[in-house]
Amino acid sequence: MPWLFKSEPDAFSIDDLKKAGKKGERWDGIRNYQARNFLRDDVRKGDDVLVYHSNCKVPAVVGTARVVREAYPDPTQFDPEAKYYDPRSPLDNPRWVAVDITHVSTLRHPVSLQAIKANPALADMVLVSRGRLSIQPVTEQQWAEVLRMAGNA
DNA sequence: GCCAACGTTGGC
DNA sequence: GCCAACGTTGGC
Repeated sequence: MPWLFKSEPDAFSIDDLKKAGKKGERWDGIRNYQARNFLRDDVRKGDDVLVYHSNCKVPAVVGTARVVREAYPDPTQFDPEAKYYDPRSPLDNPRWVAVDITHVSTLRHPVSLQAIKANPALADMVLVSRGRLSIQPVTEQQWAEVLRMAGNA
């Protein structure tokens, strides 16, 4: 199943992901139960990911990625120095998980939230209907349509 | 920077 | 288990 992962480009951008190379990078810091459940229960190795930049000048889908490692305990939850430290998460029953993803493409023409909202074919995207979820499922049709809009289909 | 939407916390 | 207070997300 395809997914959309959100990231603030100031913190971690598609360029940062590209720099990480083939090995990919850990997608951590997810601290929302619904997003966590998707990550833990449904995101599988080999799944395709739309990378979305949020909280920036032009919120947009900016690239694609692939899941290379399925859910494992997010180490930042146990690190008191980390931004996403969670003192309430038991060591023997970690509350939060991370996955690893690798860069696949950077879109020549990012598909803005504005363009997505303007496209009736994408009216059902979770991005539109439930804006704030940071890990969300995308249908095959939505995936194809977003890439078509990017000129990468 | 504002603020609406929505998630989480904690007293009762 | 309710719900008010509070915190966060994220578009604008």
